[in-house]
Amino acid sequence: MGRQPCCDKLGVKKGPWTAEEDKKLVTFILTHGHCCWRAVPKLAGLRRCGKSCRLRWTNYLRPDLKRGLLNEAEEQLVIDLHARLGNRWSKIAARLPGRTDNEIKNHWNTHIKKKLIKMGIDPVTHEPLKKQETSDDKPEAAAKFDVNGEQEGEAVNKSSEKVGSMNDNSSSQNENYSTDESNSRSLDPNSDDDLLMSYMWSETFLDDTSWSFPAACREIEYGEFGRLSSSEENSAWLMDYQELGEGEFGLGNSSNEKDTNAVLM
DNA sequence: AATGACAACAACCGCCAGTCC
DNA sequence: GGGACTGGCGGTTGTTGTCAT
Repeated sequence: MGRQPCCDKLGVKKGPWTAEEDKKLVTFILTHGHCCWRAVPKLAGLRRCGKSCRLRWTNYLRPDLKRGLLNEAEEQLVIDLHARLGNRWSKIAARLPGRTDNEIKNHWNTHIKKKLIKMGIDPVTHEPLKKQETSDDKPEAAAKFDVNGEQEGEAVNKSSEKVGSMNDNSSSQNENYSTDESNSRSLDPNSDDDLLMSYMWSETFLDDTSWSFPAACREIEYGEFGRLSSSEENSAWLMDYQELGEGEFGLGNSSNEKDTNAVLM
């Protein structure tokens, strides 16, 4: 017995995706949808595992994704959510539109975790680390979940303000990481990847200026396969957010901010 | 200039839950 | 009810780029 592997291991390519593969996958999904991921590679002419196709699509090729590092507000939100939800990256990602669980997980492991440790906060429990573990840190400041060393309330308020507008201009992310030299790679608008993506989307799918991915997929996914349309998938985070209480994470209007802060304490 | 160490991120792997038959 | 199958999740690894020496 035993379950069938997700793909035929023989002849399946691994490793980084090429531009050609990306284009094939995007073209296929946008024209046919993904009836079942297992069938996608075969139908799309890819020598890839279906799972790999799904990951590539959800983590990298989806048109509604933001690119680049998380900005200050998003980072603060991730910390807040992690304190409440733990390593449930998909749940956290659901509350950050345009971000993927993988992206957030990576960002957590490479940036936030270190920041918290540096500040004397245990990234797992979000409690101050023991003194001996952080000899030259200041636990009293650390306990405030504040990445920037600001005062707690101020930080949360700032977070709230920024989250509300964080979809507006992802390019401003650079400003928040002026000290992070690694930024230049992923945020460089002239990077090969971005060029590729913009080419793919403009060349292949954006000819029609009224193009909207959710709309384009609605018939395919919803009609043919009874799946959620992407627009509905995109709004799933909002539904979750509403479940937890409007404005709970600083996404609500300013009148909720007081309560928001209370919740976050 | 070479190279080793480190950082960042993309991708893979194994497991699990849900669904179908 | 239970096996087969799929999609999703979280942990981990591999690859690539950058920095320091």
